[in-house]
Formats: sequence, structure tokens, C-alpha cells
Amino acid sequence: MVQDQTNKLARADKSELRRQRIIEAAATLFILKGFHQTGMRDIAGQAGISLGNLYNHFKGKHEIIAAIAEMETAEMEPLLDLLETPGAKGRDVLIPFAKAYFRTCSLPENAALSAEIIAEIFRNPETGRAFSGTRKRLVTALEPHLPETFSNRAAAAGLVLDLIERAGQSAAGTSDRAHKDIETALLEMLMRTIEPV
Amino acid sequence: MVQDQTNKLARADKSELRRQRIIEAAATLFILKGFHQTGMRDIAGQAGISLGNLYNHFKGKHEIIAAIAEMETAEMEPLLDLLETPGAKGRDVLIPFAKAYFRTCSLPENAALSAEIIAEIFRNPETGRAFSGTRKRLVTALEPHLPETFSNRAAAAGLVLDLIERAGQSAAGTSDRAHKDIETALLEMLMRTIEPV
DNA sequence: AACTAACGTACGAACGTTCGTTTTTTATTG
DNA sequence: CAATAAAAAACGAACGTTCGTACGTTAGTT
Repeated sequence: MVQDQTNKLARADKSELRRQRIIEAAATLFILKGFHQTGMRDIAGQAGISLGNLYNHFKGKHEIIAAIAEMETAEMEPLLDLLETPGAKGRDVLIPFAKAYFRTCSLPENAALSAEIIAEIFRNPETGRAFSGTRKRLVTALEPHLPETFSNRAAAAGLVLDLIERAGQSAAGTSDRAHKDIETALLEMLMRTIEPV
Repeated sequence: MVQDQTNKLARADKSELRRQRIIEAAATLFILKGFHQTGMRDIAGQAGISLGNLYNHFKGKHEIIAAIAEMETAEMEPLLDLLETPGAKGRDVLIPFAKAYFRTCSLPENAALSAEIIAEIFRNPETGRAFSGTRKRLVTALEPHLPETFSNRAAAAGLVLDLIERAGQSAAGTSDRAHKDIETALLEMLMRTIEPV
């Protein structure tokens, strides 16, 4: 009579798990081929399910993209925490953040995906908007750690983020040596940026 | 008996002109919608010719993209000249270059196109390669103007270019005020980067 | 019995490309 | 100069695929 809560949860979990697998499959393909070169059939195939069933889990392609945006946002949370560490200020928080953010951005998956997203923002601001929420939070969190000598710290914070992101993209997929060189140059550049002249 | 050279040239010019119009039409649409969202019919329509005729001028879509890459390369020439001005060194050449390059990168057309290209490099290195020639030349030309304190000036030069490019992308399409703020922050950041600490 | 997940199929639209044909321009004759 | 053959440019229809999406049905769980 009493419903089996264990199994009920197990079922819901199972569904959630499959949903997650679909998202991962989609992400893999989006990274590899881009949003618009990836078809629903590709996603279904990669996830190991049928095309019809894919539509049982997602209303459409846009919903899958939105889910990936959400995932991306969640992954950024630890980095935001890093910036918002109470007490710590300036270089002591900025350099560790830069290292961590660079590491994230230079992961081939993230680099390719973020390139895809930036392009998407230009051609389709609506879809792009889903991704740009995190960005604003990063700028806000980063801003107070920059020197006051900047005439517009918010703009400078945006640039610092841009720099780290692009550095990561450039470093993605290169040899360990080149990767390290870029990271070193990035940190040297940031040190100069932070240092009051 | 003797061929009419005048008319012959006129004809060749006319054909070249039409070719150019097609490229411009394609560029407009690529910027607006991206490479893969732009169809051959769209391009033909925008250029004011028929679909069939489009294939009389280009073997296929890839050839149009290649032509645009070539155009892009040509547009970069003046900036390279700026960096290679004999005699001038360091800040005296870097700041003017940064201003000019930023201006170029923040033109909405260029910003969108370069975002598209970067994404394309990740998903299709082959096509992307057509675009990356200029980049190397810029790095080489920029490198000697950076301070020797960088442990790897080539890497640093790459970063400086990345920074300017992304700054331009961020500034593209924003208000004049925001645009100026970003440029100012960029220049401040570059001054700090160039200045020996 | 009710619900859900899974499936395969079907649809109309759009894709890049090819094709045969017509129109326009150029070159070569009479 | 007029007539005509040759070439180039332009066209629209059609090719086979693939696209995102919708639908009806079957199998399995509660």
C-alpha cells in the first residue's frame, strides 16, 4: 500500500541520470562540432538512446543548450568562492584565482565550448544571454581586487577575465611546454597589472 | 584580327567585381549568422544573383570562406606595417598599434567574424588554418617591442594580441561611453605591461 | 489500470551541390 | 558592317541528405 520510496527515488534518480548522460553527450558533440553542426540524431546516438526518446527528456535542442549553460554556470561556482574569500584582498586572491581560472579555461572542452558560446552571443544574443549571467558575477567579484589606479575598475576587471580566458584558449591543446609558457606570461602580465606603478 | 584588349580587360574586371560582391555578401551574412547558418541560397540572394550562377564563380562554400580569409589577411597589412616601422621601438610603437588594432577589432563586423573564426578553429582546424597565418606574423612583429623581462616574449606577445582582440570584441556594439571605458582600461593595462617594474 | 520511458517512423523544410537550358557577351568570319 | 560561331554568365529546377520536430505504438514499472 505504502509506496516504495526507495524505488521511487531510484526511478527518479535513474531518469535524472539519463538526463545527465544526454547533457554530457550533447556537450561532447557541441565541443567537437559546434552547436549548429550537431544534430539531434547525433546527440541521441552519442547518448545511446533513440531520437524519439530524446524528445521525452528535452523539449528541443534549445533546452539542451540551456541545460549546458546551467552546467557551465555551476562549474564556475568554486571560482567565485575563491574571489569572495573574506578578508583576502588584491594579489593574494587574484593570483590564485588567475591560476585556477586559467587551468579551467585551458581545458580543451571548456576552451572550445567558450569559443562556441562567444560566437553564439554575436549571432544570437538571445541564446547567448543564457551563458552571460556568470560573467557578470565574475566581474563584480573581481573588481574590488584591482588597484584603484584604474580609471574604471569594472572595465579593467572585464579585461582581466578576457585575458585569462583567451590565454586559456590559446593554451588549450598545446604541448605542456607551450602551455606552461603561456601561463607564465599570463601571470607575469597580471603581476604587472596589479602592481601599483 | 587583333583581340580587343580593352574589352577583354573590362570583362575580366567585371567578373572580378562580381566576385567581390559575392564575397562581401557572404561576409555580411557570415557576420550576421555564422558560417554554418548561412546557406548558399542566402549568399546568392544577398549578392543579387541566382544560386546556379553562384557556383559559376566559386567551386563551393569552402572556397568562399577561403576568399574571406584572404580578404581578412589583406586588411591586417597596415597594422603589420605599423609594428614594423623601422627605428621606432617599445611603447612608442606599441601604444599606437594597440589603439589601431583595438579600433579594428571593435568594429562589429570584425568582432563577430573573429569570434566565428576562433570557434571554427576549434571545430575544424583545417578551415581555421586559412585564417591563422596573419596571427603568426603579428606575434613575430610585436615580440621585439615587449620588455625583455618577460621570460617568454613570444608567449607574452600572443597574450597582448589576445587581450586587444577580446577587448575589442567586448567593446563591439556597446555604447560610445562603454567603448571608451574599455579602451582606456586596455591602454592602462598595456602601459603597466610595457613599463619595466 | 495508469504512467512513463523507449522506440521507429514520418514529415516538411533546408542544406550543398549538380544539371540542362537560356541569355548575354566576345570573337571570327563573310 | 553584318552575320555567326564560341564562350561565359545567368538562371531555376532537381538531386540526395540531413535537419528539428511530432506522432503512434510498445514494453516496463508502480
